[in-house]
Amino acid sequence: MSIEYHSDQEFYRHKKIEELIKQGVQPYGDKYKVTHSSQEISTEFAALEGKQTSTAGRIMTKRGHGKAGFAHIQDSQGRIQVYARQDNIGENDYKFFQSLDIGDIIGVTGEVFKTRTGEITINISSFRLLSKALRPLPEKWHGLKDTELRYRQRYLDLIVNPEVRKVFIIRSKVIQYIREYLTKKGFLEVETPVMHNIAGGATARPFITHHNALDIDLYMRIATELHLKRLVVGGMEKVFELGRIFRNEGISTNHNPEFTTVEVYQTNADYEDMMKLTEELIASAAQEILGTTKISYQGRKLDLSLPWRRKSLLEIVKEITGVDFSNIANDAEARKIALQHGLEIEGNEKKGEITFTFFEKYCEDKLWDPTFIKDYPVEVSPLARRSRDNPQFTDRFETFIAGKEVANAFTELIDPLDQRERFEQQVKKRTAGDEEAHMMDEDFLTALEYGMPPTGGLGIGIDRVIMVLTDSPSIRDVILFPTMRPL
RNA sequence: GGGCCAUUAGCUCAGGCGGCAGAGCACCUGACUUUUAAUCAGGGUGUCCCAGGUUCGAAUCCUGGAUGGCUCACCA
Repeated sequence: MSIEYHSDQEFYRHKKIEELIKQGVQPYGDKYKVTHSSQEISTEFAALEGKQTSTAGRIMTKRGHGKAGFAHIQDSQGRIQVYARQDNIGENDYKFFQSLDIGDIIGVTGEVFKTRTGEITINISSFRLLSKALRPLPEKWHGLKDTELRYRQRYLDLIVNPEVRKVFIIRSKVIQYIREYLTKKGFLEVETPVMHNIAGGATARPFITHHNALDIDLYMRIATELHLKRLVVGGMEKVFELGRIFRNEGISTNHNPEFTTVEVYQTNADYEDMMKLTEELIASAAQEILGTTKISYQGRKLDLSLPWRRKSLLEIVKEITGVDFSNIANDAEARKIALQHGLEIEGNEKKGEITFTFFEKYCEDKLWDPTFIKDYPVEVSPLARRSRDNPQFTDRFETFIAGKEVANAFTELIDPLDQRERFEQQVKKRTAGDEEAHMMDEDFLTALEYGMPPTGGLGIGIDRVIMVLTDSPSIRDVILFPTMRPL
């Protein structure tokens, strides 16, 4: 067997393993009986001082002093210092201890004490090698900085950059909080298919996969919306799904091809109710998990306190660009305005689409403190109900925090005839080459034709919310294994 | 896809004008029984991202490519 060494350090570590095996020591051991975590030893020091304690972890630092030595071992809770003396463990074991490398995982047992300098430490009476590290860890002081390596080898990032662990602990807490919040309010959590015959519920290009036995192509879901609404038709009056969705799009600091959403549907509710739900959910999550709603993001203050600002799309566009689309009579006039503002147009855009483009291009990134932008043109909202006072608009809102879209919600369109017309409009765009336009979903229309109760629906982009709550500049910082090009 | 930038030791990074490949940590050898970025003495461990080109001579200059970051476009 030939082993390829990546460095001289690996060569030495392989040699040490051979030596250990020769001496009958198992370099990859059995479970160790742990009585306390590193953190428990610190917090319960008063009770533990002078008592025997067992803990286990990865060696992160090591300092030898002749016939005694110190090391820090790290577990999921933090670090604890250990102290080994030849007097206590004998010459053989002390030699073994000295031969351990940074990165090795060991179990230690000994008395807890405080050193001269006041650090809580375990005075080792016995220890065991649990797992030998063949590769050296990144540097102890600077950690691992190379972003590519951090994402590709997240385990190293987690070992040497403690703040990374904190981000993912917050992520876990946020998801748990959302689940508990909705469950307590009587929502039922469900799981719907990830592989779809028709990719619907959002404007996006899907990934395609193949089922061999059925010999059919399937789409990875781009939203959970249409299945959840089928469940509402089926009588699930309060329902939600937390899960991964997939969009075959570019990658950026705000986009990862697979990301996590929570979609919520509630009967006899409308988009106003969904606004309240959104702001309450996110603000209370911040209060509960971070202890405050006044946070900062990328060096700038960000106030999540209630209530959040509400503004109509037309208002914000007028405010920021000076263009009042309510005064624009038709599609042709809207296209003229677009040209004047330097937008590229094809010539068949509808007024609503241009209004929306104005918003996306000129307004979105200026919405810092949480803002609900409401009342979207019907052309860009094929699943939302028309507004009662103006059928060219829908009862829909999107939520923006720190310039990022974090939620999208509406009073659901439950009229199967209007829904069919909307799908037909989308199919036209699709036929004209728009790969993101919705597909016709007859099965969904059939469900609507059985009658769906008035319903409010909401989708939240979990990853972006977590970016905001953890002050992370890139979505890759809140996804453990972001999509990367293979090497 | 366009623009800008980066890629040098296991890690973090230096390397004006082209002239023997560098530092800190880590590692190896030795000393040291309460240290803590331990200390002291000694040791440089390398496909300078890859492939061409210019040149007596390329980490350095030129061309092409790879990967990543930022950004614009695309896209919620």
